[in-house]
Amino acid sequence: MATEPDQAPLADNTAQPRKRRIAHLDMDAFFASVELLHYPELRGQPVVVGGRGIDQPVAQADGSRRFARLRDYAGRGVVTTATYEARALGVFSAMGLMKSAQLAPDAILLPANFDAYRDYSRRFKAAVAGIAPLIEDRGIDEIYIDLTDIDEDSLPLARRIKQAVRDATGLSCSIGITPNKLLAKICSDLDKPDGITLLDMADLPARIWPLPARKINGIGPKANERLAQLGIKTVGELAATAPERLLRHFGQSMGSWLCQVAHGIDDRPLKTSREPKSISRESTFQRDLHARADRAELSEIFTGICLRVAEDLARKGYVARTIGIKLRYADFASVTRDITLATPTADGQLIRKAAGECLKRVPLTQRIRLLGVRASTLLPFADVPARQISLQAELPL
DNA sequence: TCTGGGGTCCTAGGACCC
DNA sequence: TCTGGGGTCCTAGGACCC
Repeated sequence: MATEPDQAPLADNTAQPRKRRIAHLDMDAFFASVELLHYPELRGQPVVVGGRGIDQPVAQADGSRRFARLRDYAGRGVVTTATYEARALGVFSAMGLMKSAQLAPDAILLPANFDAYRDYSRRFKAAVAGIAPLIEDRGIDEIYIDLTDIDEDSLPLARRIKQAVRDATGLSCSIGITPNKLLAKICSDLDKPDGITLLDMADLPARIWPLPARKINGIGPKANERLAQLGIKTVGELAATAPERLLRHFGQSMGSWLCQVAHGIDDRPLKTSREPKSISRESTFQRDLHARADRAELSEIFTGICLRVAEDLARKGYVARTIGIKLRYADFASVTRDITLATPTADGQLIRKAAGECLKRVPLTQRIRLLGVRASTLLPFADVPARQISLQAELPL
């Protein structure tokens, strides 16, 4: 028999639900900052992390190190992170390295060192968890933290968390504390680097409405452009737009979401754990390859990617029922194909075979710049009876 | 001188079943 | 003979994020 709410003990009835207090913590220029810990002589200089096959800095006879410069780079790499000094020159994440070399030819170029970043990532998250354990992982350099049940004012609490992160890593971060994830995410960015921004609903018109609509997590380049065509540039202008107009232009789902976020409304809970949905590997070639002229090379790369996906699945303990491929052509257009198997697998040969079937369904006249393989519809290996997992022997295709 | 690699979520049409 | 919905799975593409 279900307990009626009005039969609950009196104390539960009178207890005020606590006001939600959500933090977003974002590490400052994370990858670049980790590099500066290792190469402190670069502090204060424009430094860019990115690219592939960049040489590690070389130690000189006099004990100093010799660093690669952005101007010496040739290839298809992009900027992963730039120091604030490099950003001041117009260099930003995801920009092509060749283009950024035009803007900052003398900037130092360092290869990415993901093992180190993952290590520092674990350290800062553990440090925060020591103070506030309700954490949503949002990738290598940012987290949401639910502070609702912690009895400490926001400002000292934010300072304490930042100090714990600094003690654990030597790195700075920026924190926003607000009633929800949407606003916390916006606020962690308002006082970067090394900032703290506290905000509640009453601050919305003064602090949030003047911002570009693009600052809202989920409004990307396309949505921003569509809004601009309606004459909507700021969050405030979005809030002032008649809901019917947004529904008309963006549909029920997106339209009502836009109305909500413009008014700072966001009830999403923190996701403190999650299962992966897909595991994939992809590779952009040094030069565009042709299916026939470069068949042998492509085939070797393709097999290598499939085997890496298989390794990843095995290491993480999953089998996959769906195997897919992604191609990007020389003109940057991309296509995907996938196939769902009768029984899940983590076997490299079978993944290669299934991916090969997908490849047959794709036009191969144009040159190709990228090839990728994805495993999805994942199941934990431990949940699947052995006889229901496909191994090398047979493949129902 | 074009634009990495790892993901998530959403939409939409068709198949298929009830 | 004609005309239904609803639900789920599969596939393809696209927007967006870090």
